[in-house]
Amino acid sequence: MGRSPCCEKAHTNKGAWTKEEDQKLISYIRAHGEGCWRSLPKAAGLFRCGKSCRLRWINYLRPDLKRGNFTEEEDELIIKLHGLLGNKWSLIAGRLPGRTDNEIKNYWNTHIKRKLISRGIDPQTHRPISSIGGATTAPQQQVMAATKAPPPMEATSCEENNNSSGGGGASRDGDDRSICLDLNLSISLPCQASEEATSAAASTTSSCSQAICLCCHLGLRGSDQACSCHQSTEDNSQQLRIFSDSICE
DNA sequence: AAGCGCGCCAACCGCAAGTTG
DNA sequence: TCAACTTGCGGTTGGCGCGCT
Repeated sequence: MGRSPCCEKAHTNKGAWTKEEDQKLISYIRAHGEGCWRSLPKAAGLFRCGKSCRLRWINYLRPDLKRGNFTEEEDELIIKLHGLLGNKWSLIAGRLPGRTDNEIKNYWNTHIKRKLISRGIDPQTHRPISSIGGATTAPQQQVMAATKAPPPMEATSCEENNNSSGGGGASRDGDDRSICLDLNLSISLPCQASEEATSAAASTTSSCSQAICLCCHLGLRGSDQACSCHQSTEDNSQQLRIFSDSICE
């Protein structure tokens, strides 16, 4: 299917955005709202591709972005979510208010991979490195191997916990696999793991019995037409708490 | 002080999914 | 039903800054 280029490359700027361009984009979106990215550059007087405008807005200019370092809680939550979802950065970002998929992806590649490797955990499969062979290989080799590995699709985010108590409901291996292969099914992970991961956000969470709809679970909460559950979507900390419930579930 | 290597991150690219006529 | 178009996503790249020699 012949696809037209998203923009006329001859008349578009590339590279870093200038303050003037940022200002134009911000003021245009303030006045007209997001959307119609293809026509936005022309309307806003920008010599940029629509995709580039969208990316700039989402990753850098959006007012609700949380700048600055990731907290330890965010780190752990990203690790857990990656264990569940794989490289679904947009879904992961949906559970981290104020963070973008690009930011999380970069952070994963630069920090968390290394962190997991130093813990002896394969960052792609979330399994102990020793169990996938080559336990004594150099960290860089592990990174390279991890980037080529297939998506995890296993609920091994609780690997550390499995090593000890095994936590709540889910049994090992076979059951874990089915859990993550089909996210339409109820998610069942040990409460202990998620409580550790989201201790700050979930500090008030004691019950793991609450059922969560798929919309909520995949970050679609707030989409009224898609989600029938009645929980508020306003409060970010509540979102984290609800999600921690869901992964407890 | 200069050169070099490395890490970080903003931005680009290509593809897939979704939408429209 | 299907082609054209738009939007969104994930992988990758390249430039910049910083630390080390």
